[in-house]
Amino acid sequence: MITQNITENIAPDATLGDQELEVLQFVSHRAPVTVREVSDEWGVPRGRARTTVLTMMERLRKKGYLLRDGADGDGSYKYRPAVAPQTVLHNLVRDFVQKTLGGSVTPFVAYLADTPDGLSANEVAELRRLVDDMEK
Amino acid sequence: MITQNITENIAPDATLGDQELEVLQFVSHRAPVTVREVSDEWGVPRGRARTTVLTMMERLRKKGYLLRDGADGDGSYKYRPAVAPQTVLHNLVRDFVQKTLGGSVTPFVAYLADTPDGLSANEVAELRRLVDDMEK
DNA sequence: TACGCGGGACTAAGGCGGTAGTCAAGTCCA
DNA sequence: TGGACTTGACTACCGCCTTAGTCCCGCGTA
Repeated sequence: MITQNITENIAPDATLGDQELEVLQFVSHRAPVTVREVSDEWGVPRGRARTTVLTMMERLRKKGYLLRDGADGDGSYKYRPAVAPQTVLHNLVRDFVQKTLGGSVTPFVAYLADTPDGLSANEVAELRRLVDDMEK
Repeated sequence: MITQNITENIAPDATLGDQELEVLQFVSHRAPVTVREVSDEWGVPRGRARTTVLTMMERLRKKGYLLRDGADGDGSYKYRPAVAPQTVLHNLVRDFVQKTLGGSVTPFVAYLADTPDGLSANEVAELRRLVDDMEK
């Protein structure tokens, strides 16, 4: 492969489906967690079968987003994220900006401008710090 | 359909694949344009067959993103976007924020902070205006 | 008139994500 | 010890996106 992904040593590469992403984030905030727990707390409320959750978690593991620790005494595994949640989000945003927006964040800024209610006071403050830094 | 999309009267609803999005944007900036032209200028350089481009453009039309005007004398159609490019981008960003970021733009702000080179002077200026407006 | 060419319609195959059923193995309790 | 239950592995199916082949139609020309 010549088109090696530079960030491969930082975060997994393969794409994520919508549901996979939700599961990944659930696991990230709940780790270490078993399939049963994810199923009960995330899957069942959404009408997903246990095996569906299991399949998704195993796919996430194969893609490198999740890690699994040996049997928990009762034979089940504990899953945890392979990378920090912020890293996942960061890469998601990066990929979105690159792939969908063609590398420009202008549409994003325009979106923010059109959706004032979408920003919390903290976010506005963060943006201000950001702008101040950048203008220096 | 009970789960009617509120924005349907503003922009098409169905999801877009990566390639579809690229084609849509190409058509938007080149409209009115024929399949042959998109194929020659966008498809062939990327190794895509004419029929592949045709299929994508027809799918985009069925999804409501493209419109087609009657035969061009030589029997071919002229395609043009059904909505303004900015609208498409705006909805894309909105959906991304909702679906992927869970409605919070914090990860995006963090991304900006970690990627200072990703912002042009114009974008910084735009952000500044934005922040100024919001703090009022 | 018959043939080739350009154009759109139809059809299909492969990959992946979402969903879930089935099954084998291990555990626990009557 | 044997059945009930849990768990992970395997397999399958559907829908959608990507890609493209094939077909048919109309038009211009020999």
